[in-house]
Amino acid sequence: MDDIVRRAVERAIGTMQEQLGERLTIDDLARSAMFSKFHFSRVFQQATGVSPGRFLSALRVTESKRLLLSTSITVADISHRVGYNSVGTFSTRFSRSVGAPPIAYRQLRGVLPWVPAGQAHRGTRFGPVRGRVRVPPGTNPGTVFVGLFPSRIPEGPLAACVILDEPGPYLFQNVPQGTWHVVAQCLFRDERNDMIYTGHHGPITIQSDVARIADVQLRPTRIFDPPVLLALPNPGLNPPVRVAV
DNA sequence: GGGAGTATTAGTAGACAGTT
DNA sequence: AACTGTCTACTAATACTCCC
Repeated sequence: MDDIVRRAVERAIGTMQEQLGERLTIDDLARSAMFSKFHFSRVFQQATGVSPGRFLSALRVTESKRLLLSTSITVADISHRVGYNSVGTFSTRFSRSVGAPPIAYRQLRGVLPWVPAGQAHRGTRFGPVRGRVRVPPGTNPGTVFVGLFPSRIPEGPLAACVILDEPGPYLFQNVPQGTWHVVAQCLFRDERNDMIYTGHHGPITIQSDVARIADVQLRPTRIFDPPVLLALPNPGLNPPVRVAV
């Protein structure tokens, strides 16, 4: 990715973050990046792995999660603040992405006692996915969440997940046939502040019971990383290892 | 009963992907 | 860049549950 494209995408994401509550269109974002909308959509997808519309929607859900946990504002007000005109649309979109309705998410303080899973399909073939979560030398993060998602955006329902006590090897048995993204995330504390570390591997395609290797390198979360929308499951659920799909 | 929130559905706009 | 078909996400309406 060249520097001009990187700066243009950064500018567009900045515009999204500043104007979450506005009716932003791809045209507006393309203008802020100083590209045609056709070229903009293409480079944005290359930089982030998702379309501009999906990225904007993910930022809206992320902001609503923050407001639900840090304020007592009603769900209706939050839906308007983050740019939805319909509470129904907001509630549906939130539930699908996060794995719980807004009120439940607030009551559970953002930690789910269950893992959102997809529907089983008859006749699906399965295969294992294994790999190792690595961190930069000199860092020592704690608990690591590793999930297997159908798209680049970590939102529910997911195919499988595991919570590791520390970075290291992981294994998903019986991953359904299809294309998946491995996303890992952990919180890293140093003397001064907390940092979210993120890693991604994919897409990987599961076609049979041949094992797929998907190592994940954790690094400080960048502005280009789509936010994690799924509410992380309670670490006490460990080891869930695989969710019924 | 009334307010708040959730779930569902039909119709629609526009974003996206593919092609030329 | 323009065109086209498909698909996704949206709105709006409605019905429902829950709780005070």
